[in-house]
Amino acid sequence: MEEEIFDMMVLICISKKAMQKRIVSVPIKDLEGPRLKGENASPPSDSWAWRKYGQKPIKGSPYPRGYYRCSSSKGCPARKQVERNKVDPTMLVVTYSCEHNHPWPPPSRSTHHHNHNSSSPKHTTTTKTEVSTTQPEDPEPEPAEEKSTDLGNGESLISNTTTSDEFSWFGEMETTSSTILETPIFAEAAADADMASMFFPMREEDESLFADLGELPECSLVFRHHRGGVGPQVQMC
DNA sequence: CGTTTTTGACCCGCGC
DNA sequence: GCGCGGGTCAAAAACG
Repeated sequence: MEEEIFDMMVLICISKKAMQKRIVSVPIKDLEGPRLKGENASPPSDSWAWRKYGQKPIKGSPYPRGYYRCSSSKGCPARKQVERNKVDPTMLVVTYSCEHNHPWPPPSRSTHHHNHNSSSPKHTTTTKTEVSTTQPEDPEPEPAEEKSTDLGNGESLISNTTTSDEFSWFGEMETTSSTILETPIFAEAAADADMASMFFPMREEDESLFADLGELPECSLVFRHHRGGVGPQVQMC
C-alpha cells in the first residue's frame, strides 16, 4: 500500500564532495492516513525501509525533524530527514542523502530487485561503519528567519512547469512557493548560480536521468509529476 | 522475541 | 575557548 510515487516531487541532487541530496516536498494530505500522529511528521512511504534514529527540534521551526536511516540492506548509506515545513505545515519536506555512486535506493526488504543499472557496484556489506563521513558537508547555512529572498526566477520556473489544471495541487504549492525556496539548499543554490539552469521538467522517458545523476552538473532539480504511475526504483546516487 | 521508536546524552563544526 | 545548533548514538521502551 505504499504510494511509492508522490504526486509531486522536487528533487535536488548535489554532487558536492561525493554526497548527494535530494529534497522532496510532498503535501501532507497525500499521506495523511493511519500513520499520521500528532505533530510528528510521518515519513511518506516509499518502497524502502527506514529506521528512525533520532529527532531534534529545529530552531526556526515549531516542528521537529526526524532522522531516518535506511534499513533495507545492511551497509546502506542512505539517510533521510523528515520535517514539516514551518510556514506551511501541510507540506512535508523530506531530504534524502547518500554517498556518491552508491546504489540507491536499495532494494526493499521484500526482495524487489530492479537493477537495470549495469554500472552499479555490488557494494560489499561493511559491518556497520558505513557512512563514516562524520559530518559530510551540509551545505546548509541555516537561514533561521530569512525572508523571501528575491528568487523570482525560481517562481517563474515553477509556474512554468505547471500548465494544465491537472496540477491544481501544484498551483496550490505555487502560492506557497516560498516554502520550497526557503529551504537552505535552495537559498544557497540560488545565491550560487542561476537556478534556471538547474530546472527542467521531467517525464517518464526522462527517467534515465535518474540513472545518470552522477553525470549531472553540480546541482540538478527535477520536477516530476506522476499520478498512479510507476517511478524509478533503483538509481545511482 | 526481534525489530523499531523514543529520548536524552554525546559529538562536532561553526560563529563569536 | 565557549556556546549554540544540528546530527548521531545508544539504552530502554514500545510494538507486532
